[in-house]
Amino acid sequence: MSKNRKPAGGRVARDFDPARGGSGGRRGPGRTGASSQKSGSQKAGSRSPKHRGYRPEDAESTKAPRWSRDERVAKGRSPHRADRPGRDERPNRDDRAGRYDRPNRDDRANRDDRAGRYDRDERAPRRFDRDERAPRNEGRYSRDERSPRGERGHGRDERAPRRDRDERAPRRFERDERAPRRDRDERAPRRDRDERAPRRDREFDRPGFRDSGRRPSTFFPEQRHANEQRRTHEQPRTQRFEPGDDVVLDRLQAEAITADAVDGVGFADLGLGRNVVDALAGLGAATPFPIQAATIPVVLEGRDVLGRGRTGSGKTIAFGAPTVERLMQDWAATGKAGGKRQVGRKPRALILAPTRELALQIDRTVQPIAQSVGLFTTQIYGGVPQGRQVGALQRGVDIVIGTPGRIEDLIEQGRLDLSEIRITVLDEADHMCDLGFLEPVQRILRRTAEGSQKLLFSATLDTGVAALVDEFLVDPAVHEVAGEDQASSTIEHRVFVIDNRDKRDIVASLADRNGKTLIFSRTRAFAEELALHLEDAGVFAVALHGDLNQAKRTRNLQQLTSGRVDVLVATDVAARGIHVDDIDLVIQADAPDEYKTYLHRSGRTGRAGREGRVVTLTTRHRQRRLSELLGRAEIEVEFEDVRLGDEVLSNL
DNA sequence: AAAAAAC
Repeated sequence: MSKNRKPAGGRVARDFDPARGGSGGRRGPGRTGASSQKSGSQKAGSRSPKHRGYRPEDAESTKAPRWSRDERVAKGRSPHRADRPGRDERPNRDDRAGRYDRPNRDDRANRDDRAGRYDRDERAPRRFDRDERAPRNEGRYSRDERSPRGERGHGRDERAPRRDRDERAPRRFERDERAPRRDRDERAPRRDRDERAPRRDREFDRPGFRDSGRRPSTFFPEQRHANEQRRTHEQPRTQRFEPGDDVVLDRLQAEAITADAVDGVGFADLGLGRNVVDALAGLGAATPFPIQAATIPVVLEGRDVLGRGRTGSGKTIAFGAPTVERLMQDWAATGKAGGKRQVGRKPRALILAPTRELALQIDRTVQPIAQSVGLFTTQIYGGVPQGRQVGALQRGVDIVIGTPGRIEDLIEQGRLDLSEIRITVLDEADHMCDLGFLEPVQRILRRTAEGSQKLLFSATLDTGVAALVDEFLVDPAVHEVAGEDQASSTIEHRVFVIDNRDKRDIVASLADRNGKTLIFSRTRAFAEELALHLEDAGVFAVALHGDLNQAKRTRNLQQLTSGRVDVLVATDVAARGIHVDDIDLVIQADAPDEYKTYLHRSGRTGRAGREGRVVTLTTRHRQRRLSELLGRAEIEVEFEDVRLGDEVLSNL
């Protein structure tokens, strides 16, 4: 009855890297109400004692819907739609029905009325509750999400609070997402010994920076040429961005490292200092993965690097650790003391990611590494008040991690100066070169120090990045891991050919299981709809897509990470980079249009060598298109005709 | 055509 309960045993150790958020505090046993909630919070608590720690008490006093939700799940509830369990689960929505006619403005007004304007400290937590979990609020959000005026509603929801929160809200977010940061913030800003002279740029000049010819460039001009002549397996194409145009670009010629080449090699052997090595160990990374072994020394040399390692192969540390090490060495070389915050110090490294969640996740990995040598990081991304971000920048930050929009925004506001950026990392670099991302990224890169080091990483790095490489990189070293073909993958792929009208029920049937399941939808609307449908079918699920406000996005992802919920329905916002431990099934409710998307979505499972399964749903008349896509992805799958009620759906 | 990314 109660679906998606966790197996009592809890899960196996999660080592591996990025999502600190993912690993730390998963509690094993089923969630049975407040107490388990609390332990669930520990993980979050470790990151933000305040936020999670508060939860239980607050929850009880305010009767947060979640608790009752969980209790219900624990008790098992009727899976029948007629019983509207989903409604029960989300009491807010219905309870708040009366509120439905109330304009948002009222909510807003309320908020203001309620929150003592002056007492920030008290207010923040309170507000937080309201925003993220109080019934009232949840109701409001829900309403927005479902109502036709949702779009406007969201905008209002996000914007309204922001206005008056600007000065204090930032902190809240911090608490929510990462504790360490707070410490940093609390460290008193040190004396301003800032002496970042332009000189430093030169001092930082990378040895070997100019010695091109070390390796024939894989890019110019042939690559540019290749870029313009994107080709498919079937036929050459000359037009870019044709709708539905999914093409395979040339793979980069790369130096390949073999897995056994890293046997017995430690991070210290790669040139990382002791503090960094210790920090990595603290993150669960005891010894380097191949892509890390391949790229870390080269990054430390100061070269531009293109790194290609399949999903879940440890790319974050591959660029994060050497970036920190380099900044630290630079610092030491210029006689600066580490560990002291210098007001107004400009950032020296920039890490760009395509989504906020990914930026956050990268920071969770990089921040502890940076902290180990006294460097500060900050996240700069949209959807949250900028006040805290700006505050951090003013206090001095060494590494900025964020998404393009807000970064450009702050640059234009004159609050972020990239002129001293010596290392820029583009995670999911090929995606950052897609339409819509490329130009902002280019503008941002142009703001960084001339000739500064650039690192481009992606599981699907191809010549699509030529636009950036041509302009910004010098004689890049290209590295990949040998033998990373699908045959060696730990992911099992299946394709079910279904009747479109059964899709939602089939998804529900597949998702009704033990273990974490990530479901992809092509549109936000369908993701939302599916999540609701799943709940109606008795499968506890949350959604993640761009129509949600950031608080909800963060929270819903966190719910999957923490194991509070086992099913997440997402758009492609979650396709790339997001690491959640132990997702053992990925369902593509809508097949992707691009083979790269297929690879990235699939890559949310089977991470760090674990087993994973991917089920892609398609319809009869889309079979061919999907099979071509799979061909480009070099994945061989037998298509299976599946009907609702088939055993394969329940016994996957 | 959709998704993401600023306010």
